[in-house]
This record gives sequence, structure tokens and C-alpha cells, in this order.
Amino acid sequence: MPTPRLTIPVPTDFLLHRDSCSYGYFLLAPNHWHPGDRRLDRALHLPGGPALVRVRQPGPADCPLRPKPGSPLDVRSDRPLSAADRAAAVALVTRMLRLDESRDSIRAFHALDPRWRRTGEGRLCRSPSFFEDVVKTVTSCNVGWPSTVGMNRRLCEAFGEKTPSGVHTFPTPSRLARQRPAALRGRCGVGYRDARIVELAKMFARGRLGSHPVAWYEDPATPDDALREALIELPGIGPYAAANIMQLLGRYTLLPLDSESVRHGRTVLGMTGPAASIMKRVARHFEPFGEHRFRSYWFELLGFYASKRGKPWTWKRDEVGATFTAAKF
DNA sequence: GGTAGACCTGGACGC
DNA sequence: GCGTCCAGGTCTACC
Repeated sequence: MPTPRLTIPVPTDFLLHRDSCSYGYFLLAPNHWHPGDRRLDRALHLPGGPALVRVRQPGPADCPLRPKPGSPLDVRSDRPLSAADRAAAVALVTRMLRLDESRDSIRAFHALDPRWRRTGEGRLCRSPSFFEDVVKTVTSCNVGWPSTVGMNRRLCEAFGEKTPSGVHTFPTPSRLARQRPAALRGRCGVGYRDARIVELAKMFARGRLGSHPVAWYEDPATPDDALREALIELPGIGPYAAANIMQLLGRYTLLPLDSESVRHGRTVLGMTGPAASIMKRVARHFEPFGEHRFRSYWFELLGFYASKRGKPWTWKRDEVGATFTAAKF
């Protein structure tokens, strides 16, 4: 029987507000975090058509905004969901919130870097699809954060599908693959990234990225070195983007070094000198964290942002989106 | 292999 | 309100 409601079990350490607001993508359309009632809204492509899901993790009756870790997610949709819709929604939310990342993986990270054991931080949110993660990464290159926010919002508005409540999904590869680059540039303000995004969309729509099937990139058995090499061959993907995509694929060995890494080296780690030298020293600084070094690096950055603006789950998307840039710290 | 400059947008700044 | 400058990662041409 179609119903607009479902429950999703989570790992015993999972906290929605902490773990869904753990990476900047939670601020990018079509994601919408509501700090007031600690709810994540997200428009999804489901077998029966687009639907908006509202994800909450209810706490006890006397304290509904303070769930116990591991409490199941309460998901409500803006339309009834068939069995196929429900199965797809569970799979997409699972990828987004990394519900399939084991507690052992989080424990291994905390064993190497105990600074995050008390808070329990370790999961990094991502997109419901590999394609969206790649496009979001491309839109984050060579621009400040407000531009990334704008590009993703306009991509959804121009080429996403509307759910019954009027929220747009993220565009599918096949939809973007059919566009002329000039349409993306004109309607979404993606600038010179236009042809690169369309080319990536065509590759995803065909099921092959460069010389490998899409599944090869998501396969945990694919060696890190081969994966990085293949990613860098893709249009719009350089060393920074490849390292970022790798962490989104659950490989935390590389650091996506950028201007923000230099800012962190200077203001938090007390490094001085030219940017290129600081980047190398930041990379060396995190080497002791081995295969979890990105998580150590990122949660250090996130802690710095939190010291300036409060915990991420208190950030309002539209306010933070307009003003949040590393250069301001 | 390393480096310089173009790419495009939006924010900051000066007037 | 307008014009100019600048930041940001990738790509290409060139040495």
C-alpha cells in the first residue's frame, strides 16, 4: 500500500544533525537543512517520479530534538511512495548519509586520531549519486563558496524535475547530456565549466567514464592510485577535484589541497611562507593519520568554522550560503 | 617536468 | 549605482 512515510534504521552511533551537517554539500541545493527542527529536506529521483523527502531523527517525547545515537530516521515524502520508491529512497538516503559505513571504520579513524572520539564525528555526508558528487566538485573549483551555492541552485532550477511540493531535484546525467554548453552557461552561470559538465554528463549517461565503467570508480576493490589517475583524466578534474571525489567515494588517504588548506596552515597551524610551501607542509602535517588523513584534516577545518560560526547544524543555508568564504576568516 | 596565462563569476572596493 | 580588481582550480601552450 503506497504511503508517504517510512522508517530507516541507522548505525548505533549515528546522529542525524551531526552526521548530515558534516560536509559543505549539505548547504548545496537540492539539500536543505532546517536548523530549527533539525530536519534534512531532499528532492530525490524515485522510480515513480520525483519526490521530496523530509528526514528527521526524533528524540524522546520530552526532548524531541535530542535523539539518542542510533535512533531510526523518520522519513516523510510529499507523495505516497510505492514499494519500489521506498526501496530507492532508502538506498539514496543510505548513500547520502553513509549509513553503510561500518562502526569499525569510524573506530579505526578514532583510534588513529582520538580528538574526535568524544564528539563521535567521523561520517562525512555526500550526495545520493556519484554523478552529483562529481558535478558539485566541479562547481566548487576556481570559485568562492557563494558561486558554488548559486551554480547548484540554478542547475536544479533550470534542469531538475519538480516534486509535488515544487522543489527541484538535482538534474540527471541524461538531462544535462542533452543540453548545449551555452545553455548551462546562460541559465546556470557555470562559466567555462559548461562544456566540461556536459561532457561528464554524457559519460555518466553512457555508463562509462573515460576507459572504465562508472561502477569501476565506485568499486572498493579499485586501487587508489589507479582511481586517482583515471579521475584526473576526466574533464574539469585536476589534483584537487580528484582528491575530493576520492574522499566522497570513501577513500581518505589524499588531501584536496587548495587555498583553504593554505589558510588553515597559516591561521591554525601557525605556518608561514609562500602558499606552495605551506601546501606541502600541510600535506606532511597530516601524514601520521595515514588512511584517515582527510578526515583528520576536514574535522580540524570544520572545528575551526564551528569556533567562528557555531556548530554546523545551527547554520542557516541561505545565510551561510551567501557569506561563507574561507577568505573571511 | 615546470611555469605562465587564460578561463568566468561574484564579491569587495573605490568613486 | 557603476566600474575595476581580485580570488579560485584546471587546462593548454610554451620553455
